[in-house]
Amino acid sequence: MARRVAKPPASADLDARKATILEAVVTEHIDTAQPVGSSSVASNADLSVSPATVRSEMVALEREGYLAQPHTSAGRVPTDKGYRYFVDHLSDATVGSAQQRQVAEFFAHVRGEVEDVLEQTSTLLSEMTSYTSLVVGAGHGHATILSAQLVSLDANHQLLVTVFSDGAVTKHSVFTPYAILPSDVAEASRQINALLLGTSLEHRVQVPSRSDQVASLVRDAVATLHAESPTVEGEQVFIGGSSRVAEAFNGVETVRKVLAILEQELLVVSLVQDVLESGSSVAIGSEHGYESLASCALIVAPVTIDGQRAGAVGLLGPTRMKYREALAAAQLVSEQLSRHFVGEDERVQ
Amino acid sequence: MARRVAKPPASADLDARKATILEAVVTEHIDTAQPVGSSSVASNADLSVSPATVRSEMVALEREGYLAQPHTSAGRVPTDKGYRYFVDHLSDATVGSAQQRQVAEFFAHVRGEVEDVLEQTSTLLSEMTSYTSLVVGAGHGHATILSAQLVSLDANHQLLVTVFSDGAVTKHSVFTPYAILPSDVAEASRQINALLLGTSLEHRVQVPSRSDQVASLVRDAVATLHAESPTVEGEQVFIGGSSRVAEAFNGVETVRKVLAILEQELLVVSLVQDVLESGSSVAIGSEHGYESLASCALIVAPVTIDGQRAGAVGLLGPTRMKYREALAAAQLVSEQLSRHFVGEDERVQ
DNA sequence: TGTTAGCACTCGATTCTACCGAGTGCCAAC
DNA sequence: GTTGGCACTCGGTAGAATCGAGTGCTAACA
Repeated sequence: MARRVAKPPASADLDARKATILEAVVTEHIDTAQPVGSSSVASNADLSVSPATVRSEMVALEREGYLAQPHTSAGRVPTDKGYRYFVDHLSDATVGSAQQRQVAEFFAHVRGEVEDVLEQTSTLLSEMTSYTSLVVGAGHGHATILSAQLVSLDANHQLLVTVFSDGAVTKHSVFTPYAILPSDVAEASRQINALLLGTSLEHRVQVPSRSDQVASLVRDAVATLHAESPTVEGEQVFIGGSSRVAEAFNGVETVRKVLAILEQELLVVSLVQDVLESGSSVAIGSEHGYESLASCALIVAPVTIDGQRAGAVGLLGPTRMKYREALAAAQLVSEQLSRHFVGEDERVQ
Repeated sequence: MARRVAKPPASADLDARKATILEAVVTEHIDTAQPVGSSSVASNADLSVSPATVRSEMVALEREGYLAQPHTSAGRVPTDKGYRYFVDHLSDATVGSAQQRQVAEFFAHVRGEVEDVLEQTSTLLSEMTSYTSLVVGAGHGHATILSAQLVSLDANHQLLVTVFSDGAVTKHSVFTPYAILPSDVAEASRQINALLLGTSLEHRVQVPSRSDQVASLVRDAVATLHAESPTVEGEQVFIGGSSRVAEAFNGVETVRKVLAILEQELLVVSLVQDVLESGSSVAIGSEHGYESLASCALIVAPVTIDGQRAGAVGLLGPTRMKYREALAAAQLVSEQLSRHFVGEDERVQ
């Protein structure tokens, strides 16, 4: 349950009353999407002071960068810094029991390969929260190879099928300009398997350099496999509820920009990775470097298997998103997902 | 080059002048997104008649359902029927030479597995046209099995890796509540391979029902494989430029609906399939049954390998999309894609 | 009979004005 | 330090006036 973030960038704590006021402003603005005035803060938040007092505090909060005024004579709106303070001082929340049941139900009944589970999880998360969800599956860079077989499609096309210890399967076609005998393919397959068994993509094997046809096929096949970048490749992203983007923002242009980001898988992976590595579980507004996501907040939660980071789940919403609920949902789902993969045995039958 | 559609639903041909006027209205409205008035038609289209004459023709066109008036004293806007007529009488166009080079360039340099090629093709199509693209890869229901291997992840988890004649590879995990000896897995793998070799998912094999551990593992594995629906499974959809949806429509709600449709892969597959089977290459407005896509037009072009339908490419845009260019682009790309897969040998090396 | 010019009319879009009211900033009093 | 009072600001809304693109109709013309 250690979700707390290690990142408040030296934002000196506010005194209790300022904090209460800030929280009230953030909460109400998240709710209404409107600037919040001093009087509604004074009446809603349980501080028994007059609007005038609230006002003077708000001036201070604005000076310190937590609030902003769209224009004179409008209420206040939280800045990114304001949201940051709010999130950093959020009391931990748990998701409602109905949703807990929904998640339990889901994980009790999902079947299928890892990819299917992740895909469906992304849909689950998005439906729970009404935000766009990101589910990132780990790459298989450090998984060891359990099997590598060459299968002949025709005399010129072989397919290298590799099975990794984490259950991932990859295929790579290998083309030979000359026709190859089935027996030679079989022999190459044996050699490749012997060569690669137990290795990982991170630690590449040396291929003996003989010059017969079989050897050159072996070389080609292994080279093709190794051509994959071990870090990025195999990291899969599943995006759930991308249509939610259209609900979250009212400017069509903003929607377009956000969707454009989501289209680039690599970018999404590194975005999630960055936030994860920053030690925080939330990136607000411009905290992640992406201009186009300036009006977004991103929540992430790591998925771990045996203490190893094995992926992550994320939620993308507007900066005025419902942090408490979204954090709780991401937290719960990532935990359950982690548990799902280690505990698979017990539950299946 | 046989793109012409077999579908004009008994829309009696318009006389030459009406046709010219309709075309002018459609063209201008596609360009400007504004209602088109009689005077601009009279001056732009090369029919030497006065606006008054055009007006009376427009009244007729409206009565016949080709045009509509947003309100009295506004110009005319094409109806779905109007677009349909326009598309059905479109002179074939070819894409600009710059784009032709772009496509040739692309197909000369793409490398990688089928999936990668399709994915990149979807990006290409979307960038060429500024519309959202759909690329559907065929399922492997009728491909024969070239190899089926059982790989042991651990004593309780086996992975059935199946290679199909079309180069597709699937994996299915098989769980056994009891620990299985590596030698038994190997034996089961042999049996499975022997059993499935040369079969397809459409024609399922009978599994002998002995009751030892190996036999039951074989049974489980084959059952898991056969559990896939042969028709739908394996049909992959690649969507390129989904952010273009946000450009194409100005209502946020429309954008949301369209995105929601695109999220459902199965739905997209059957949508494309339906249009393809209707014999037409364009579905406009409500012609495809989907309420949420009422303001969309969908262009499809089949991808064939050896005369067999092997997939399709599509473009999704607003009903006022640039049909000529989009049709030409889809046409060109689908042809090149078809050629790419049969001609792969010659080009590599 | 088909075409055209002329003209009154319609109706959305734009602009302007007035005005309301939520909310502020400031100040004097408590 | 807190509060009530008060003048002030300024976005939003409503109504009126205006503009103009475009229509439908009619009467005249070829």
